[in-house]
Order: sequence, then structure tokens, then C-alpha cells
Amino acid sequence: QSSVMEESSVPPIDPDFEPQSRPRSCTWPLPRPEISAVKPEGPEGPMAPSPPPGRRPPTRTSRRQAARVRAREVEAGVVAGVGAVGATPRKGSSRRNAWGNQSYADLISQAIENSPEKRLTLAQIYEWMVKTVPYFRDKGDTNSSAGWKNSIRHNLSLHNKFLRVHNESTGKSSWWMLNPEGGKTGTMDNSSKLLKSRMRAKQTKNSPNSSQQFPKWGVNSSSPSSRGSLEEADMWTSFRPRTSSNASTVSGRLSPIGPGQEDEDNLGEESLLGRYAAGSLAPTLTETLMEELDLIDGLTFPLPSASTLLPRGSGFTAFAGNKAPLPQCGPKDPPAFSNSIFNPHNSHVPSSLEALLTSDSPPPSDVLMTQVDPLMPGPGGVALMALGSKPSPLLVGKGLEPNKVAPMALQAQMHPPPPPAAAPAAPVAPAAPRQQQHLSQGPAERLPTDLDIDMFTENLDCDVDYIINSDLMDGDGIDFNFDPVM
DNA sequence: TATACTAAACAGT
DNA sequence: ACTGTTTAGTATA
Repeated sequence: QSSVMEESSVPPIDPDFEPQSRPRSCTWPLPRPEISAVKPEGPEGPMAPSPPPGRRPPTRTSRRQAARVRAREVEAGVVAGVGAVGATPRKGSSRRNAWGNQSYADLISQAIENSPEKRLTLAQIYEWMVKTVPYFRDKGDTNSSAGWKNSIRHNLSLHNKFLRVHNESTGKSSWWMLNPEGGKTGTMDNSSKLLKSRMRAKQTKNSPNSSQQFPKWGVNSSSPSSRGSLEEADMWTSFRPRTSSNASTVSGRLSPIGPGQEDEDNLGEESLLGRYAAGSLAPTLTETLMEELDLIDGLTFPLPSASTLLPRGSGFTAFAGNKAPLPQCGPKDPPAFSNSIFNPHNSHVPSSLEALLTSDSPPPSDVLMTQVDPLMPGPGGVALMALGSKPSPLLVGKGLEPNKVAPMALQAQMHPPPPPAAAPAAPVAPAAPRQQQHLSQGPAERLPTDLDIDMFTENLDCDVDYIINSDLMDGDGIDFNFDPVM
């Protein structure tokens, strides 16, 4: 049950609150003067459920229009004199909607912001509406709620500002969060839609199943609600690229949709979005990487959510506020993403990471950083090199706790050459019995992520050896600079 | 024209 | 039945 709401002990909303004017740093429960001055109009408010007989009645317009008119009338009558002051009276001084000037999106945002964890399930949002917004108070029952609930769902899906995060702990509906990036344009542009649908197509292909494939990325487990600090484990996200912002959009392919996604989409999007790194990899390698990418997709997300959950002040939000493409855009946006992380010019990153790492929500960071590596720019070879050397210092330098922070990839990197004994030639987990990904259960592709990376480095070793033994011996001035991390 | 509300078709759980 | 995603018609600023 939506315990979140109860615990939030957030006072009911001010029907007149004005989201638009709300400073980013402000917390939702804005001071609300007179709350119920707005008497919820009768059940037959603006949204009066007019007789909905047929499916798509010839003229639904008239109906709706009528309702809308009624709404305005009601508003005028009921609200007049009250909320007028509320906030940004759109135009006249009457409310735009029966409940005030807020749009559904505003209300939803407010609901989410108000929640302790900055995330709510659909049902919780409904609940919040009914509890908080006078107008909906008496519209909680199934009969009278169909309309506005439909609108809520519609808004959640439509706006970029809302992110859907898979919620495995409850096994129920997804979490809805606010897009740290703000959702810029608000609604999806064409490209976003395209990606989105593509992702959906993908999503339906492989059931996003698999519990705890991602060892908890504890989202600031201060949450009193549902997930204690224990169940966060099975949390993974499925982002939809609703951002329509430049890079984000493109990159925006957020939805990891769980393990074992097809690469098809990746490739497709790639061509669609334009080239990037992987394109230069050898076919086979590309495929492998692409699968990794899919996993990464799922892993990169936590960041944004973490940022959302972190105190506004924490440097982390810099990510959101900053132009830097959000992690959520992640996977599909390796270049940009990588840059935002490693680019020395991006002053936000270090502090952000620091903030993140020192916060309660570590997992995201490790995942983020390590997993991203393979996506590093450039030709496969270079990228691999990077994987083997560069990132490590960074990670280690940050004082990450292997056990806690880097369950997967990081570990793989920190214990590079798994004892031969432990790592047979076959794709068998090298050591720690970590949760393994159920990639596309395909016989050939069920490689655990970490293992993949292990193998990656192994392969790398081989290559190096080979190079040293052959090419290098030819003395052509090849310059290898490996960081002495190991 | 951009936003927003409403309705509804559909698909997946 | 509930969730989510889309499409479409309409209204309003």
C-alpha cells in the first residue's frame, strides 16, 4: 500500500500552488495559505463524466467541450476570489482547470516531489491527488476517476519530465520520478517518440525479468516506505528517452529494459542517431559490446534517480542542472556521456561523483563509471585499452569500496587476471558467485556481465602479449603507456 | 502554434 | 482490472 504517502506527512496541497514559479530548490509543500477555500465542486465538475456510450462517439467534441465550458463556469463560481491570487493566473484570474491553475503535469510533479523518495507509483499518485487536491477528493472511486486517472497516465507517458523506473521490489507498477533534467521541452519530440517506440518494441521482445541482477544501487535508503534497505537490490530501471534535448534525445535510449535485449535496436538507433564509437568495432566485437550496452543501459540509470534523491545541494544535481547529457541518456550516448564523466573540463563531474560516492547511494556510480568504459570513444582497440587501464585509477582513486560499490564491473577490473584455475576457458564465472545476468537466455549469449568484462581484459592481455611478441618486437616505435594500476 | 485536457484504442501484466 | 503508450479532437493563450 502506498505507505509512502502516509509517511510523507506532507500537508495537502495548496490548490493554488504554482508549480511553474517554484524555484528548483524549493521543496514542494509550499506554504499554503488557505487551503480548502476551494470547495470541490460537485461530482459533476468540469470533468463531468458525460455519458460515454459508444467507443468513439461521432462527436466527442461537443461533449468535452461542454464539460470544459462547465468547468470554467464552475471555476468562476467556486474559485472566484480565492485562488485567483494563487499563482500565475494564466490569463484572466480564473483557474484554468477545476482544481486550479496547475496542469496535470504540475500536479504529478508536485506529488512526486512531495514523496519522501521522490518517486511514486501510479496508484500513489492517484492517492496523492485524491488526498491532496480538493477537487479530486471525492473522485477517488473507480467510477468517477476514470477520466482524470486516464489523464494522469497520459501525462506520465507523454511528458519527458516524468521518468518511469522499473519497480521490481513491489512487483507492481513502475516508479515514476521526475526527470532530473527537467524534461526540457516537456513532451516528446518526434525523435524521442521514435526511440521510445523502438524501445518498447524491444522491450516486448524480451521480458524484463530477472530479479536482482543489479546488486542494489541503494537509492538513499532513507526511505521509510516500501523498500527497506534490503529490497532495493532488485531495482533496475527502465528509462524511456523522453528527453527531447539534443544529445539527450539521441542518446536518450534509456530503457535497458532488462537483460538480454536485442542489439538490433542498438544498431538501428545507431544508424539512426548517427555514428558512434561502436560502429568502428569489428562485427563480432560490436555484437558483444552491444549486448553489454544493453546491460549498461540498465545500469546507467540509477544516477539520475540518485541525483533526484540526493539533497538538492549536493553537487550531484549538477548533473541535472548542467548541460551535461544526463546519464539517463546513457547508453545510446556513449560519447557525450563519457565526456561528461571523464572530461576534465567538466568541473561538475568530479564533485558530482564525489558527492555520489560519499553518499548513501553508491552503486549507481560504480556502475556508471565502469560500465561506461567499454563505450569509450574510438576504435575498438582503443576503447578496450581504456577499459583495461584508465578507468581503474579513477575508480580506485575515489576510494571506492570494492565490495560495496563495485560489485560487478569494478571488481572485474580490480581483480584483472582471475586465477587460471578459477577461470576455465569456458564462460564460467571466475570467482565470486555474483548474481548473473540472464541475458537473452540464448545459449550462446548468457554471459554474465562481469564475466564478460573479465574476459574482456583477458582478451586484452592476449592482445598485448601478442603485440609485444610480434609487432612490438619489430620495433616500430609503438608506444604503450599503461597505467601502473595493477 | 504550442500546450493542455479529455477520450479512447490497444497492448502487456 | 490495472498500467502504459499513443492517437486524436478540441480548447485556450
